Amino acid sequence: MEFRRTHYTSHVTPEMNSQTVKLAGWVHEIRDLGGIMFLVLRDREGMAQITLFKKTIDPAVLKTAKALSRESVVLVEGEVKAEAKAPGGYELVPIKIELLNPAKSPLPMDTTGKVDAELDTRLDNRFMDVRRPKTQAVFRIRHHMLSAVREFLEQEGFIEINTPKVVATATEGGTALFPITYFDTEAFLNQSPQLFKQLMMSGGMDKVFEIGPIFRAEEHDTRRHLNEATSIDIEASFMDHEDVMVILENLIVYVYEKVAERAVPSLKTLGIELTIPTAPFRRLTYDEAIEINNENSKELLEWGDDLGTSAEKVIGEAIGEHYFIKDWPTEIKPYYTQPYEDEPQITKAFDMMHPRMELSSGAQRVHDHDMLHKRIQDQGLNPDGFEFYLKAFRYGIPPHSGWGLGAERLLMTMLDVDNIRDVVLFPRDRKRVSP
RNA sequence: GUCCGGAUAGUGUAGUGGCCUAGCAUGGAGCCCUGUCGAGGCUCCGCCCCGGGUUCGAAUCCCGGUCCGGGCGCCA
Repeated sequence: MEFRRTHYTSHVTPEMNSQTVKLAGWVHEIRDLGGIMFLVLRDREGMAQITLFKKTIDPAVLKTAKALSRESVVLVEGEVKAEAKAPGGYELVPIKIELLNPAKSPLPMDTTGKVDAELDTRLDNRFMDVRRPKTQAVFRIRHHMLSAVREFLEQEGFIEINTPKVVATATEGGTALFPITYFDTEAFLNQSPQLFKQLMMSGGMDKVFEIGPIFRAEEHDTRRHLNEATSIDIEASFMDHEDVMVILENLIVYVYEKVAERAVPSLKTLGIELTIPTAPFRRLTYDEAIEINNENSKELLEWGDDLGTSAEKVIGEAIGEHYFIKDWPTEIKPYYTQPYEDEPQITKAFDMMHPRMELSSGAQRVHDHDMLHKRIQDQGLNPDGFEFYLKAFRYGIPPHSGWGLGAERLLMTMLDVDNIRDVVLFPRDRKRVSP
């Protein structure tokens, strides 16, 4: 069976008039008008019209065409005909239609955009949902986004690493972990590469990054949380929190620019015109953030409170663009964030926010072994479980800083998508582990 | 977890006690049509989440369950 195409639909042009090409893809639509029949063939790059003139066509080809069902996979060999009346300025007059694999009917959902499907239906049938140009556009943009992230970080001198997802202990207190059976001992799915990327600072790699999955067993059930998410993490030695904030904002701007430049057809499919943010982002201290909240909200906050969903919204509306919140109370940030030497009640930690939600958090890290040991204890954790980590701090680890950025949140805010599940192919949430 | 809302052909929806033999769109089968591009016209096909209850009568009201959506909580 022959199934190799010579061209994608978008690579055929009216100038190729009378040339023979082979297109392969899915039967997107069938319009049978009597004396003339149109098939719309869809491939990854677009669509092409196949036109059958019933009087002149080979009856065998017509017979195959008549028997096609929507979403069947076909290879069409035909002659390109420049035709102003056809979408794209050309159509294909088939010489041969090969049915490579028929699709059953009825389809689990519509791929043409005529009838909407609910997110739940789309996720249950993700393989078919991805055939919809709009869904495919989201994941092509996701590809461009991650590719730009890698490119930017590499230009900045970062080295890509991979750290284990199966671990023996929690990275930090607070978040729940998924326990797994690892031979005859208990292990967990990692919630963050935090500890491991810090170990690489002791390892002298200076600047590292990782793009990988993180797992959180929290029972959250919102439009912006996942139990398996993708984290973009960096860690850099001989840098403080301000230094890595600059890297972060420049990365965001770079990613927006490259997506706007490279994902033009996908953005068009989604009807999105990207507004590229400008750096530097505004820097709010935690104190200023509290003040803005208290001026604009009925839910008043006191110093030491964490910023909840409503505060995030209120402050986001007041600022209206990406911004940082820095200098957080030491107590509400993890043990590994470095307190200011002169004001130990606040820490060199920051969050980077989109008006809609938090995208990233980072900090300068504690590099002094004894301080780290004490802070682990103070947060009610057992230092024994952290020995593999603490050990690296006894043999020369430079001052260092880093952040973690939620890839899905970056994408959903960029594309103004309401539900985080829309930007993950196979989302894992409180209620979904399949497909 | 909690509060609110929802569940009707394959998909998306209308219907809030009898007018429902459940409407519409899309889809499928078939017929007509040589320029469709969300084609059009005609015929046919296919649906009330599960279990109990109220009532002469339940898709519709009540109770329980399951599943889904949204808010909040939880959350580097």
